[in-house]
Amino acid sequence: MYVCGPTVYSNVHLGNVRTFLTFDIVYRYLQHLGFKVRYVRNITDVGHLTGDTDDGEDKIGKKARLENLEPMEVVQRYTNDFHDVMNVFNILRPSIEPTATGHIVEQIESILRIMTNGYAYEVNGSVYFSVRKFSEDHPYGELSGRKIDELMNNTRDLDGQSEKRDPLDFALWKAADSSHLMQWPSPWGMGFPGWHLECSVMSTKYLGETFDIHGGGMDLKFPHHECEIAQNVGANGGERPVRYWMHGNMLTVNGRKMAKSEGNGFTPEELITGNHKLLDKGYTPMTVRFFMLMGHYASTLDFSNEALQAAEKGLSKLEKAMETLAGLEPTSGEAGYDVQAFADKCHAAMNDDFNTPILIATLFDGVKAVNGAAAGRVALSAEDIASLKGTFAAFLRDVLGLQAERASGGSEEVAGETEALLDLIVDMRTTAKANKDWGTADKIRDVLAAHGITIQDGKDGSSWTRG
RNA sequence: GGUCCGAUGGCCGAGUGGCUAGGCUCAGCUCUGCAAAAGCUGCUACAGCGGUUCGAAUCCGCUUCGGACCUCCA
Repeated sequence: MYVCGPTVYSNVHLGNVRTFLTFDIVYRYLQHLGFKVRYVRNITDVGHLTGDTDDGEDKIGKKARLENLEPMEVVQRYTNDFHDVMNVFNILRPSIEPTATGHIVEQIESILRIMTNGYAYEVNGSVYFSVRKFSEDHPYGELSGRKIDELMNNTRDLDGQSEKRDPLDFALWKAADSSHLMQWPSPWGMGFPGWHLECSVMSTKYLGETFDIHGGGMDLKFPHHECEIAQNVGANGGERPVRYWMHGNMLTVNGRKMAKSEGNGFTPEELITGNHKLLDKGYTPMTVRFFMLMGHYASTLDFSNEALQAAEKGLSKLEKAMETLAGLEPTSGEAGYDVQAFADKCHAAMNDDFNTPILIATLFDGVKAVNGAAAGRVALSAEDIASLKGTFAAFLRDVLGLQAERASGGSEEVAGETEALLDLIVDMRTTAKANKDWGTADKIRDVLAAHGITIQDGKDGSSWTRG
Protein backbone atom coordinates (compact mmCIF):
# COMPACT_ATOMS: atom_id res chain seq x y z
CA MET A 1 0.00 0.00 0.00
CA TYR A 2 1.24 3.43 -0.94
CA VAL A 3 -0.10 6.65 0.60
CA CYS A 4 0.84 10.18 -0.36
CA GLY A 5 2.43 11.70 2.70
CA PRO A 6 2.82 15.32 3.75
CA THR A 7 4.82 18.11 2.18
CA VAL A 8 6.88 19.18 5.14
CA TYR A 9 6.84 22.94 4.84
CA SER A 10 4.39 23.73 7.67
CA ASN A 11 2.58 22.14 10.58
CA VAL A 12 -0.02 19.55 9.78
CA HIS A 13 -3.62 20.38 10.61
CA LEU A 14 -6.55 18.17 11.50
CA GLY A 15 -7.63 17.67 7.93
CA ASN A 16 -4.28 16.10 7.17
CA VAL A 17 -4.63 13.93 10.23
CA ARG A 18 -7.93 12.55 8.98
CA THR A 19 -6.38 11.20 5.81
CA PHE A 20 -3.52 9.48 7.59
CA LEU A 21 -5.97 8.12 10.13
CA THR A 22 -8.05 6.65 7.31
CA PHE A 23 -5.12 4.67 6.00
CA ASP A 24 -4.00 3.79 9.50
CA ILE A 25 -7.31 1.96 9.80
CA VAL A 26 -6.77 0.20 6.48
CA TYR A 27 -3.27 -0.79 7.57
CA ARG A 28 -4.43 -1.99 10.96
CA TYR A 29 -7.39 -3.97 9.67
CA LEU A 30 -5.46 -5.68 6.88
CA GLN A 31 -2.89 -6.71 9.47
CA HIS A 32 -5.66 -7.88 11.79
CA LEU A 33 -6.88 -10.11 8.98
CA GLY A 34 -3.41 -11.61 8.78
CA PHE A 35 -2.11 -9.87 5.68
CA LYS A 36 1.54 -8.99 5.54
CA VAL A 37 1.33 -5.34 4.52
CA ARG A 38 4.14 -3.25 3.19
CA TYR A 39 2.99 0.28 3.85
CA VAL A 40 4.91 3.03 2.06
CA ARG A 41 4.18 6.63 2.91
CA ASN A 42 6.45 9.30 1.53
CA ILE A 43 7.72 12.59 2.83
CA THR A 44 7.71 15.31 0.19
CA ASP A 45 10.79 17.39 0.86
CA VAL A 46 11.33 18.96 -2.54
CA GLY A 47 9.50 19.67 -5.75
CA HIS A 48 6.16 20.86 -4.44
CA LEU A 49 5.59 24.21 -6.09
CA THR A 50 3.49 27.05 -4.78
CA GLY A 51 1.79 27.25 -8.14
CA ASP A 52 1.79 25.64 -11.52
CA THR A 53 3.16 28.67 -13.31
CA ASP A 54 6.73 28.71 -14.49
CA ASP A 55 7.77 31.10 -11.75
CA GLY A 56 6.23 28.82 -9.16
CA GLU A 57 8.51 28.53 -6.21
CA ASP A 58 9.36 25.39 -4.32
CA LYS A 59 7.38 25.42 -1.05
CA ILE A 60 10.25 24.25 1.07
CA GLY A 61 12.75 26.50 -0.66
CA LYS A 62 10.43 29.44 -0.10
CA LYS A 63 10.00 28.69 3.57
CA ALA A 64 13.75 28.32 3.99
CA ARG A 65 14.37 31.64 2.28
CA LEU A 66 11.74 33.47 4.34
CA GLU A 67 12.99 32.11 7.63
CA ASN A 68 16.65 32.15 6.70
CA LEU A 69 17.08 28.45 7.24
CA GLU A 70 18.68 25.60 5.38
CA PRO A 71 15.94 23.81 3.42
CA MET A 72 16.80 20.63 5.27
CA GLU A 73 16.21 22.44 8.56
CA VAL A 74 12.70 23.21 7.37
CA VAL A 75 12.24 19.61 6.30
CA GLN A 76 13.52 18.26 9.60
CA ARG A 77 11.42 20.60 11.70
CA TYR A 78 8.15 19.75 10.03
CA THR A 79 8.97 16.10 9.63
CA ASN A 80 9.46 15.98 13.38
CA ASP A 81 6.18 17.80 13.88
CA PHE A 82 4.43 15.36 11.58
CA HIS A 83 5.79 12.36 13.44
CA ASP A 84 4.87 13.87 16.79
CA VAL A 85 1.32 14.43 15.64
CA MET A 86 1.06 10.91 14.25
CA ASN A 87 2.19 9.56 17.62
CA VAL A 88 -0.27 11.68 19.54
CA PHE A 89 -3.13 10.24 17.52
CA ASN A 90 -1.76 6.72 17.77
CA ILE A 91 -1.26 6.45 14.02
CA LEU A 92 1.16 3.63 13.23
CA ARG A 93 4.40 4.24 11.39
CA PRO A 94 4.56 2.96 7.83
CA SER A 95 6.95 0.19 6.83
CA ILE A 96 8.93 2.55 4.63
CA GLU A 97 8.90 6.34 4.73
CA PRO A 98 10.97 7.46 1.74
CA THR A 99 11.83 11.03 0.85
CA ALA A 100 11.84 12.71 -2.54
CA THR A 101 15.36 14.05 -2.10
CA GLY A 102 16.55 10.53 -1.36
CA HIS A 103 15.38 9.38 -4.78
CA ILE A 104 16.71 12.01 -7.18
CA VAL A 105 18.69 9.41 -9.12
CA GLU A 106 15.67 7.17 -9.58
CA GLN A 107 13.58 10.14 -10.66
CA ILE A 108 16.10 11.14 -13.31
CA GLU A 109 16.18 7.55 -14.57
CA SER A 110 12.42 7.53 -14.75
CA ILE A 111 12.36 10.77 -16.74
CA LEU A 112 14.84 9.28 -19.21
CA ARG A 113 12.61 6.26 -19.71
CA ILE A 114 9.57 8.45 -20.24
CA MET A 115 11.50 10.52 -22.79
CA THR A 116 12.69 7.37 -24.55
CA ASN A 117 9.06 6.29 -24.80
CA GLY A 118 8.28 9.62 -26.41
CA TYR A 119 6.04 11.14 -23.75
CA ALA A 120 8.26 13.95 -22.54
CA TYR A 121 10.24 16.81 -24.01
CA GLU A 122 12.89 19.22 -22.83
CA VAL A 123 12.65 23.02 -22.93
CA ASN A 124 15.41 25.24 -21.55
CA GLY A 125 16.64 22.65 -19.09
CA SER A 126 13.17 21.67 -17.90
CA VAL A 127 11.39 18.47 -18.88
CA TYR A 128 7.64 18.27 -19.33
CA PHE A 129 5.28 15.36 -19.68
CA SER A 130 3.23 15.56 -22.86
CA VAL A 131 -0.31 14.69 -21.89
CA ARG A 132 -1.56 15.03 -25.45
CA LYS A 133 1.02 12.60 -26.82
CA PHE A 134 0.44 10.17 -23.97
CA SER A 135 -3.30 10.21 -24.46
CA GLU A 136 -2.89 9.08 -28.04
CA ASP A 137 -1.59 5.72 -26.77
CA HIS A 138 -3.12 5.41 -23.31
CA PRO A 139 -6.17 6.60 -21.42
CA TYR A 140 -5.67 9.76 -19.41
CA GLY A 141 -8.24 11.05 -16.94
CA GLU A 142 -9.75 7.63 -16.28
CA LEU A 143 -9.34 7.87 -12.52
CA SER A 144 -10.90 11.30 -12.10
CA GLY A 145 -13.39 10.93 -14.92
CA ARG A 146 -12.02 13.76 -16.99
CA LYS A 147 -11.80 14.06 -20.71
CA ILE A 148 -8.83 15.58 -22.45
CA ASP A 149 -10.89 17.86 -24.64
CA GLU A 150 -12.88 19.21 -21.72
CA LEU A 151 -9.70 19.88 -19.85
CA MET A 152 -8.27 21.68 -22.86
CA ASN A 153 -11.28 23.92 -23.11
CA ASN A 154 -11.41 24.73 -19.45
CA THR A 155 -7.86 25.58 -18.60
CA ARG A 156 -7.95 28.64 -16.47
CA ASP A 157 -4.88 30.65 -17.25
CA LEU A 158 -4.43 31.06 -20.94
CA ASP A 159 -1.68 33.61 -20.81
CA GLY A 160 0.99 32.45 -23.20
CA GLN A 161 3.86 32.81 -20.79
CA SER A 162 4.38 29.12 -20.43
CA GLU A 163 7.18 27.25 -22.09
CA LYS A 164 5.00 24.16 -21.97
CA ARG A 165 3.67 23.07 -25.35
CA ASP A 166 0.29 22.44 -23.86
CA PRO A 167 -1.39 23.77 -20.72
CA LEU A 168 -2.13 20.21 -19.58
CA ASP A 169 1.52 19.21 -19.60
CA PHE A 170 3.20 18.99 -16.25
CA ALA A 171 6.79 19.25 -15.07
CA LEU A 172 8.96 16.20 -14.55
CA TRP A 173 12.08 18.27 -14.01
CA LYS A 174 12.44 21.99 -13.47
CA ALA A 175 15.55 23.96 -14.35
CA ALA A 176 16.88 25.96 -11.42
CA ASP A 177 18.79 29.22 -11.53
CA SER A 178 21.51 29.96 -9.04
CA SER A 179 19.08 31.52 -6.56
CA HIS A 180 17.39 28.18 -5.94
CA LEU A 181 18.42 26.67 -2.63
CA MET A 182 17.66 23.12 -3.66
CA GLN A 183 19.08 21.80 -6.92
CA TRP A 184 20.79 18.75 -8.33
CA PRO A 185 22.76 18.00 -11.49
CA SER A 186 20.92 16.21 -14.27
CA PRO A 187 21.29 15.47 -17.98
CA TRP A 188 19.42 18.76 -18.56
CA GLY A 189 21.49 20.89 -16.20
CA MET A 190 20.94 21.93 -12.61
CA GLY A 191 17.37 21.58 -11.38
CA PHE A 192 14.88 19.75 -9.20
CA PRO A 193 12.19 17.13 -9.75
CA GLY A 194 8.50 17.82 -10.32
CA TRP A 195 6.10 17.01 -7.51
CA HIS A 196 4.10 14.23 -9.14
CA LEU A 197 7.17 12.23 -10.06
CA GLU A 198 8.36 11.22 -6.60
CA CYS A 199 5.27 9.17 -5.82
CA SER A 200 5.49 7.29 -9.10
CA VAL A 201 9.13 6.51 -8.61
CA MET A 202 9.00 5.53 -4.96
CA SER A 203 5.87 3.42 -5.23
CA THR A 204 7.39 1.53 -8.15
CA LYS A 205 10.70 1.08 -6.37
CA TYR A 206 9.24 -0.36 -3.17
CA LEU A 207 6.01 -1.97 -4.34
CA GLY A 208 6.64 -2.87 -7.96
CA GLU A 209 5.16 -1.75 -11.25
CA THR A 210 1.74 -2.98 -10.17
CA PHE A 211 0.61 -2.87 -6.58
CA ASP A 212 -2.59 -3.20 -4.59
CA ILE A 213 -3.67 -0.04 -2.83
CA HIS A 214 -2.85 3.59 -3.42
CA GLY A 215 -4.30 6.11 -1.01
CA GLY A 216 -4.38 9.82 -0.50
CA GLY A 217 -6.69 12.72 0.09
CA MET A 218 -9.59 13.31 -2.24
CA ASP A 219 -8.00 16.57 -3.36
CA LEU A 220 -5.05 14.68 -4.80
CA LYS A 221 -7.16 12.69 -7.22
CA PHE A 222 -6.67 15.28 -9.90
CA PRO A 223 -4.19 16.13 -11.06
CA HIS A 224 -1.68 14.44 -8.77
CA HIS A 225 -2.84 10.85 -9.00
CA GLU A 226 -3.79 11.15 -12.63
CA CYS A 227 -0.25 12.33 -13.33
CA GLU A 228 1.16 9.47 -11.30
CA ILE A 229 -0.66 6.96 -13.46
CA ALA A 230 0.55 8.67 -16.63
CA GLN A 231 4.13 8.67 -15.39
CA ASN A 232 4.05 5.04 -14.34
CA VAL A 233 2.56 3.94 -17.61
CA GLY A 234 4.77 6.30 -19.55
CA ALA A 235 7.89 4.90 -17.92
CA ASN A 236 7.04 1.25 -17.43
CA GLY A 237 4.21 0.45 -19.81
CA GLY A 238 1.13 -1.44 -18.68
CA GLU A 239 -2.18 0.33 -18.17
CA ARG A 240 -3.12 0.31 -14.52
CA PRO A 241 -0.25 0.40 -12.04
CA VAL A 242 -2.66 0.50 -9.07
CA ARG A 243 -5.36 -2.10 -8.42
CA TYR A 244 -7.35 -0.09 -5.91
CA TRP A 245 -7.38 3.64 -5.45
CA MET A 246 -8.74 4.89 -2.15
CA HIS A 247 -9.43 8.54 -1.47
CA GLY A 248 -10.15 9.90 1.96
CA ASN A 249 -12.70 12.69 2.02
CA MET A 250 -12.24 16.12 3.49
CA LEU A 251 -12.74 17.37 7.01
CA THR A 252 -14.96 20.42 6.80
CA VAL A 253 -15.64 23.35 9.10
CA ASN A 254 -19.05 24.94 8.71
CA GLY A 255 -19.45 22.96 5.53
CA ARG A 256 -16.19 24.14 4.00
CA LYS A 257 -13.02 22.21 3.49
CA MET A 258 -10.44 22.68 6.20
CA ALA A 259 -7.43 24.14 4.46
CA LYS A 260 -4.59 26.44 5.24
CA SER A 261 -5.68 28.85 2.55
CA GLU A 262 -9.15 29.11 4.15
CA GLY A 263 -7.65 29.93 7.54
CA ASN A 264 -10.06 27.51 9.18
CA GLY A 265 -7.57 24.84 10.14
CA PHE A 266 -6.91 23.66 13.65
CA THR A 267 -3.55 22.36 14.64
CA PRO A 268 -3.74 19.28 16.82
CA GLU A 269 -2.26 21.29 19.65
CA GLU A 270 -5.02 23.89 19.48
CA LEU A 271 -7.59 21.15 19.57
CA ILE A 272 -6.11 19.41 22.57
CA THR A 273 -5.67 22.60 24.58
CA GLY A 274 -8.93 24.12 23.35
CA ASN A 275 -7.02 27.29 22.58
CA HIS A 276 -8.89 28.37 19.46
CA LYS A 277 -11.74 30.76 18.89
CA LEU A 278 -14.01 28.09 17.40
CA LEU A 279 -13.45 25.67 20.27
CA ASP A 280 -15.38 25.61 23.53
CA LYS A 281 -12.84 23.38 25.24
CA GLY A 282 -9.99 20.99 24.62
CA TYR A 283 -10.42 17.40 23.56
CA THR A 284 -8.13 14.43 24.01
CA PRO A 285 -6.47 12.88 20.95
CA MET A 286 -8.48 9.69 21.36
CA THR A 287 -11.72 11.69 21.43
CA VAL A 288 -10.70 13.30 18.16
CA ARG A 289 -9.74 9.96 16.70
CA PHE A 290 -13.08 8.49 17.75
CA PHE A 291 -14.93 11.49 16.33
CA MET A 292 -13.28 11.00 12.96
CA LEU A 293 -14.05 7.30 12.94
CA MET A 294 -17.74 7.94 13.59
CA GLY A 295 -17.97 9.01 9.96
CA HIS A 296 -17.08 6.91 6.93
CA TYR A 297 -13.77 7.83 5.36
CA ALA A 298 -15.29 8.47 1.92
CA SER A 299 -17.79 11.02 3.23
CA THR A 300 -17.04 14.55 4.22
CA LEU A 301 -17.02 15.00 7.96
CA ASP A 302 -18.10 18.25 9.51
CA PHE A 303 -16.25 19.50 12.51
CA SER A 304 -18.21 20.99 15.40
CA ASN A 305 -18.02 21.31 19.15
CA GLU A 306 -21.27 19.41 19.51
CA ALA A 307 -19.97 16.49 17.49
CA LEU A 308 -16.72 16.43 19.49
CA GLN A 309 -18.65 16.43 22.74
CA ALA A 310 -20.86 13.60 21.53
CA ALA A 311 -17.72 11.68 20.63
CA GLU A 312 -16.23 12.36 24.05
CA LYS A 313 -19.28 10.94 25.79
CA GLY A 314 -19.55 7.98 23.48
CA LEU A 315 -15.92 7.02 23.83
CA SER A 316 -16.17 7.32 27.57
CA LYS A 317 -19.08 4.90 27.51
CA LEU A 318 -16.99 2.41 25.55
CA GLU A 319 -14.03 2.79 27.87
CA LYS A 320 -16.21 2.28 30.94
CA ALA A 321 -17.62 -0.86 29.38
CA MET A 322 -14.05 -2.08 28.84
CA GLU A 323 -13.36 -1.63 32.56
CA THR A 324 -16.60 -3.34 33.47
CA LEU A 325 -15.78 -6.20 31.14
CA ALA A 326 -12.35 -6.65 32.72
CA GLY A 327 -13.92 -7.29 36.10
CA LEU A 328 -16.90 -9.33 34.94
CA GLU A 329 -17.61 -12.66 36.67
CA PRO A 330 -19.20 -15.54 34.73
CA THR A 331 -22.87 -16.18 35.35
CA SER A 332 -25.29 -18.81 34.18
CA GLY A 333 -28.87 -18.32 33.21
CA GLU A 334 -31.26 -17.96 30.35
CA ALA A 335 -30.74 -14.53 28.85
CA GLY A 336 -27.41 -14.89 27.11
CA TYR A 337 -25.68 -12.97 24.37
CA ASP A 338 -24.44 -14.34 21.06
CA VAL A 339 -20.78 -13.38 21.31
CA GLN A 340 -19.91 -15.08 18.04
CA ALA A 341 -22.53 -13.11 16.13
CA PHE A 342 -21.13 -9.98 17.74
CA ALA A 343 -17.62 -10.74 16.51
CA ASP A 344 -18.95 -11.63 13.07
CA LYS A 345 -20.82 -8.35 12.83
CA CYS A 346 -17.66 -6.45 13.69
CA HIS A 347 -15.81 -8.17 10.88
CA ALA A 348 -18.69 -7.66 8.47
CA ALA A 349 -18.68 -3.94 9.18
CA MET A 350 -15.00 -3.58 8.41
CA ASN A 351 -15.21 -5.91 5.43
CA ASP A 352 -17.72 -3.52 3.91
CA ASP A 353 -15.25 -0.85 2.79
CA PHE A 354 -13.83 -0.24 6.25
CA ASN A 355 -17.15 0.97 7.60
CA THR A 356 -16.01 2.22 10.98
CA PRO A 357 -19.35 3.90 11.87
CA ILE A 358 -21.09 0.53 11.59
CA LEU A 359 -18.32 -1.11 13.57
CA ILE A 360 -18.75 1.47 16.32
CA ALA A 361 -22.52 0.97 16.34
CA THR A 362 -21.88 -2.76 16.69
CA LEU A 363 -19.46 -2.21 19.54
CA PHE A 364 -22.15 -0.27 21.36
CA ASP A 365 -24.34 -3.31 21.02
CA GLY A 366 -21.61 -5.21 22.80
CA VAL A 367 -21.54 -2.50 25.46
CA LYS A 368 -25.19 -3.19 26.14
CA ALA A 369 -24.41 -6.85 26.72
CA VAL A 370 -21.52 -6.02 29.04
CA ASN A 371 -23.56 -3.58 31.09
CA GLY A 372 -26.45 -5.99 31.09
CA ALA A 373 -24.19 -8.73 32.45
CA ALA A 374 -22.82 -6.41 35.11
CA ALA A 375 -26.39 -5.64 36.19
CA GLY A 376 -27.29 -9.31 36.23
CA ARG A 377 -29.72 -9.14 33.34
CA VAL A 378 -27.55 -10.98 30.83
CA ALA A 379 -25.90 -14.30 31.56
CA LEU A 380 -22.38 -14.76 30.23
CA SER A 381 -20.21 -17.86 30.59
CA ALA A 382 -16.47 -17.64 31.13
CA GLU A 383 -16.01 -18.45 27.44
CA ASP A 384 -18.44 -15.69 26.49
CA ILE A 385 -16.53 -13.16 28.56
CA ALA A 386 -13.22 -14.25 27.09
CA SER A 387 -14.67 -13.94 23.61
CA LEU A 388 -16.02 -10.47 24.32
CA LYS A 389 -12.70 -9.38 25.75
CA GLY A 390 -10.96 -10.65 22.63
CA THR A 391 -13.36 -8.93 20.26
CA PHE A 392 -13.21 -5.61 22.08
CA ALA A 393 -9.43 -5.73 22.30
CA ALA A 394 -9.15 -6.59 18.63
CA PHE A 395 -11.54 -3.98 17.29
CA LEU A 396 -11.44 -1.12 19.75
CA ARG A 397 -7.73 -1.26 20.50
CA ASP A 398 -6.05 -2.92 17.51
CA VAL A 399 -8.25 -2.00 14.56
CA LEU A 400 -9.68 1.35 15.59
CA GLY A 401 -6.49 2.12 17.48
CA LEU A 402 -8.32 3.68 20.40
CA GLN A 403 -5.98 3.24 23.31
CA ALA A 404 -6.99 3.81 26.89
CA GLU A 405 -6.33 7.39 27.91
CA ARG A 406 -3.57 7.51 30.44
CA ALA A 407 -3.89 9.67 33.50
CA SER A 408 -1.58 12.58 32.95
CA GLY A 409 1.64 13.08 34.86
CA GLY A 410 3.35 11.24 37.63
CA SER A 411 5.37 8.08 37.82
CA GLU A 412 3.76 4.73 38.47
CA GLU A 413 4.71 4.89 42.14
CA VAL A 414 3.01 8.26 42.58
CA ALA A 415 -0.02 6.94 40.72
CA GLY A 416 -0.07 3.97 43.06
CA GLU A 417 0.02 6.22 46.11
CA THR A 418 -2.74 8.38 44.68
CA GLU A 419 -4.88 5.34 44.14
CA ALA A 420 -4.33 4.16 47.69
CA LEU A 421 -5.28 7.60 48.99
CA LEU A 422 -8.39 7.75 46.83
CA ASP A 423 -9.43 4.30 47.97
CA LEU A 424 -9.06 5.48 51.56
CA ILE A 425 -11.10 8.63 50.95
CA VAL A 426 -13.85 6.69 49.26
CA ASP A 427 -13.81 4.24 52.12
CA MET A 428 -14.20 7.11 54.62
CA ARG A 429 -17.08 8.45 52.60
CA THR A 430 -18.77 5.07 52.68
CA THR A 431 -18.54 5.21 56.48
CA ALA A 432 -20.04 8.70 56.45
CA LYS A 433 -22.84 7.42 54.27
CA ALA A 434 -23.49 4.53 56.61
CA ASN A 435 -23.85 7.10 59.40
CA LYS A 436 -26.18 9.12 57.16
CA ASP A 437 -23.72 12.00 57.30
CA TRP A 438 -24.78 13.24 53.87
CA GLY A 439 -23.00 16.58 54.26
CA THR A 440 -19.60 14.93 54.58
CA ALA A 441 -20.35 12.40 51.87
CA ASP A 442 -21.41 15.08 49.40
CA LYS A 443 -18.49 17.32 50.26
CA ILE A 444 -16.03 14.52 49.52
CA ARG A 445 -17.77 13.82 46.25
CA ASP A 446 -17.84 17.49 45.22
CA VAL A 447 -14.19 18.16 46.06
CA LEU A 448 -13.02 15.08 44.21
CA ALA A 449 -15.22 16.00 41.25
CA ALA A 450 -13.53 19.38 41.13
CA HIS A 451 -10.26 17.50 40.63
CA GLY A 452 -11.67 15.33 37.88
CA ILE A 453 -12.40 12.30 40.04
CA THR A 454 -15.92 10.92 39.72
CA ILE A 455 -17.48 8.85 42.50
CA GLN A 456 -20.15 6.35 41.66
CA ASP A 457 -22.32 4.63 44.22
CA GLY A 458 -23.25 1.14 43.15
CA LYS A 459 -25.18 -1.47 45.01
CA ASP A 460 -21.88 -3.19 45.91
CA GLY A 461 -20.27 -0.03 47.28
CA SER A 462 -18.67 3.08 45.82
CA SER A 463 -15.94 3.38 43.24
CA TRP A 464 -13.99 6.22 41.65
CA THR A 465 -12.80 6.95 38.14
CA ARG A 466 -10.73 9.68 36.55
CA GLY A 467 -12.12 12.05 33.99
C1' G B 1 -17.96 28.42 -17.18
C1' G B 2 -16.90 22.78 -17.11
C1' U B 3 -16.88 18.00 -14.34
C1' C B 4 -18.40 15.38 -10.18
C1' C B 5 -20.59 14.70 -5.37
C1' G B 6 -23.98 15.63 -1.58
C1' A B 7 -28.96 17.19 1.00
C1' U B 8 -31.31 11.88 6.55
C1' G B 9 -34.68 13.39 13.16
C1' G B 10 -32.78 18.97 18.19
C1' C B 11 -27.04 17.81 16.74
C1' C B 12 -23.37 14.36 14.49
C1' G B 13 -23.75 10.40 11.31
C1' A B 14 -24.70 5.00 8.91
C1' G B 15 -27.85 2.90 5.50
C1' U B 16 -29.14 1.98 -1.58
C1' G B 17 -35.86 -1.12 -3.28
C1' G B 18 -39.69 -4.03 1.83
C1' C B 19 -36.57 -5.56 8.26
C1' U B 20 -34.96 -0.78 15.09
C1' A B 21 -28.48 1.96 12.45
C1' G B 22 -25.60 3.99 16.29
C1' G B 23 -23.79 8.03 19.35
C1' C B 24 -25.07 12.71 21.63
C1' U B 25 -28.98 16.12 23.39
C1' C B 26 -33.72 17.00 25.69
C1' A B 27 -38.16 15.12 28.51
C1' G B 28 -40.42 11.28 31.54
C1' C B 29 -39.68 6.84 34.32
C1' U B 30 -36.79 2.57 37.13
C1' C B 31 -32.76 2.36 40.65
C1' U B 32 -30.68 5.77 44.44
C1' G B 33 -30.25 9.53 50.87
C1' C B 34 -29.26 13.01 46.68
C1' A B 35 -26.44 12.52 42.42
C1' A B 36 -23.77 9.70 38.89
C1' A B 37 -23.72 5.29 36.25
C1' A B 38 -26.85 1.70 34.04
C1' G B 39 -31.64 0.61 31.99
C1' C B 40 -36.64 1.63 29.75
C1' U B 41 -39.83 5.04 26.94
C1' G B 42 -40.64 9.25 23.93
C1' C B 43 -38.99 13.56 20.68
C1' U B 44 -43.94 10.51 14.65
C1' A B 45 -36.01 11.66 10.03
C1' C B 46 -35.06 10.91 5.06
C1' A B 47 -34.63 18.95 0.72
C1' G B 48 -39.06 19.90 -2.75
C1' C B 49 -42.03 18.25 -6.97
C1' G B 50 -43.15 14.47 -10.42
C1' G B 51 -42.28 9.38 -12.28
C1' U B 52 -41.12 3.80 -12.19
C1' U B 53 -42.85 -0.17 -8.71
C1' C B 54 -47.32 -4.32 -5.16
C1' G B 55 -43.73 -1.33 -2.26
C1' A B 56 -38.90 4.33 -2.80
C1' A B 57 -34.64 7.64 2.11
C1' U B 58 -32.82 4.06 -1.54
C1' C B 59 -34.02 3.80 -8.85
C1' C B 60 -35.24 7.85 -12.88
C1' G B 61 -36.32 13.15 -14.19
C1' C B 62 -36.74 18.21 -12.85
C1' U B 63 -36.18 22.22 -9.09
C1' U B 64 -33.77 24.50 -4.92
C1' C B 65 -29.60 24.70 -1.77
C1' G B 66 -24.57 23.23 -0.43
C1' G B 67 -19.70 21.31 -1.40
C1' A B 68 -15.27 19.43 -4.02
C1' C B 69 -12.23 19.44 -8.24
C1' C B 70 -10.78 22.07 -12.81
C1' U B 71 -4.28 26.18 -9.71
C1' C B 72 -1.08 24.31 -4.38
C1' C B 73 -3.95 21.36 -1.00
C1' A B 74 -4.77 15.32 2.98
